[in-house]
Amino acid sequence: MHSFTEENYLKAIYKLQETNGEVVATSALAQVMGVHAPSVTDMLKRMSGKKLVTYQKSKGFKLTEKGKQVAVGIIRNHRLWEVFLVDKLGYKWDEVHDLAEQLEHIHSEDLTNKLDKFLGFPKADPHGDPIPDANGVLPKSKAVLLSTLKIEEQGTFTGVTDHTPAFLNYLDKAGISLGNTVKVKAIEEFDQTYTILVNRKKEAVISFKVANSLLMD
Amino acid sequence: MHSFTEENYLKAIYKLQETNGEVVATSALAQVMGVHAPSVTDMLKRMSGKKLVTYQKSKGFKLTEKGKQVAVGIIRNHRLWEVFLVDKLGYKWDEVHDLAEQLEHIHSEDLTNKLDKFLGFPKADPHGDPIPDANGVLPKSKAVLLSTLKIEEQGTFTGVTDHTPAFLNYLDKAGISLGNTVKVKAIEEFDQTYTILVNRKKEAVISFKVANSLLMD
DNA sequence: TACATTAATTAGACTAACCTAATTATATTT
DNA sequence: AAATATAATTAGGTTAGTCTAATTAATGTA
Repeated sequence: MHSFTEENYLKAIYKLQETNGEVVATSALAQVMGVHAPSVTDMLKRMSGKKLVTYQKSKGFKLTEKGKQVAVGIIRNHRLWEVFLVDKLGYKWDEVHDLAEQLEHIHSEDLTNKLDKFLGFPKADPHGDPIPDANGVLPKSKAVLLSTLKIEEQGTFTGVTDHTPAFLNYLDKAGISLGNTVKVKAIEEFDQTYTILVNRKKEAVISFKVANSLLMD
Repeated sequence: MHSFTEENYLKAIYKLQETNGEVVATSALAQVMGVHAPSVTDMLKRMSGKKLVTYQKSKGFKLTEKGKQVAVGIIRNHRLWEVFLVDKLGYKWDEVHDLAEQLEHIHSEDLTNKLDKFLGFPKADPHGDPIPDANGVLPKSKAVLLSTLKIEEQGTFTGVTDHTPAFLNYLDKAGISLGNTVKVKAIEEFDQTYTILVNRKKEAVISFKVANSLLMD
């Protein structure tokens, strides 16, 4: 089995590869892991010994197929537990991340699959992030940022790119929830403020920063 | 926060104190923890520094009030998760121990309490072991071993003292379940084999070893 | 291309939790 | 009470994961 630390490295590398391209830098990983660079070098050597990453000194590194599988498994756990916490225990979507960070490291494929079934095989977690299936297949979403839409275009709000409680709370306050229909009514040229129509009823004004963190199908 | 290892030591010490009296020996703890004696001495020094145990060299040791509270908290977690696994996910009572050993270390009082509520505030886990309440109060049961009952005496089967899957499986096969009424029909003098009547219907013959592992109210 | 800046690695140390081998303390037996 | 057996501790070592300080490699710019 892998240690929690290893698993957290794998998850972090996976996410960095997803957003910043195939090859990851020591410093980038150090930053997201909250450790100093030499610790990363050290850890990578061990992990490359276990064939979880390919690593050649000073050239960056990336996950092996094996490493990727472990990472996706953890992401599956994480997102299923988030659904459990929200749907079954009544947590709010901005409260579940830290708990899921603990629960994701429970080692049992069988438990994961039973949990999946208990939850009704959900497709996405409470933030709209897709849940990998039991084979580690993660559906590639074709969602786009609200900030790429033009005036009079519309879509369904299906995810966020900013998962901070502060942002999620803001959305709650603004009355914008997953599944809502959103139509762009106007874009202020000066500062790219968006005026949107939520669910064909409420009008709302949101900053570019917000529009740039909402995913639309 | 405490490490998983510390928590496991605390739990083990708690259980040893419960069964073998107030003061615990290094060797006993080493045995249940599956480590060698010097590791225990080592760990105890650290834990006594944190005021989790009182320790004076070569004299044995016991939990402080603080240590006891942590231990009971973990037992509460463990037993609640066991109920979850059996009641909600469909696990059998002989399958849940190892998973609960992982889940018990999730650190969140709030999660524990929400889980408790979700499960309907159960009083006991799937093996009949009582669940401490949110204040760490563990109801003192007055259950007795079936092996202490005389002929024609009866009671309700409410717990086991042997938690091994082998034993639990045996009970399943023998058709003896928690909550059943059990009456002693005969005790063979030669080898203390018990003939019992389960739920006023089925008769069964059980060894002394079995009779000595069943708790009756 | 040489120089400066930034990024990565090596060297050497620390802590928690473990180990084995050697030693000391306690308990038991004669 | 002395001798023996058992239990506990100390001494010294290991590994995973971290650190700081020093060094080397890669990158960007004059």
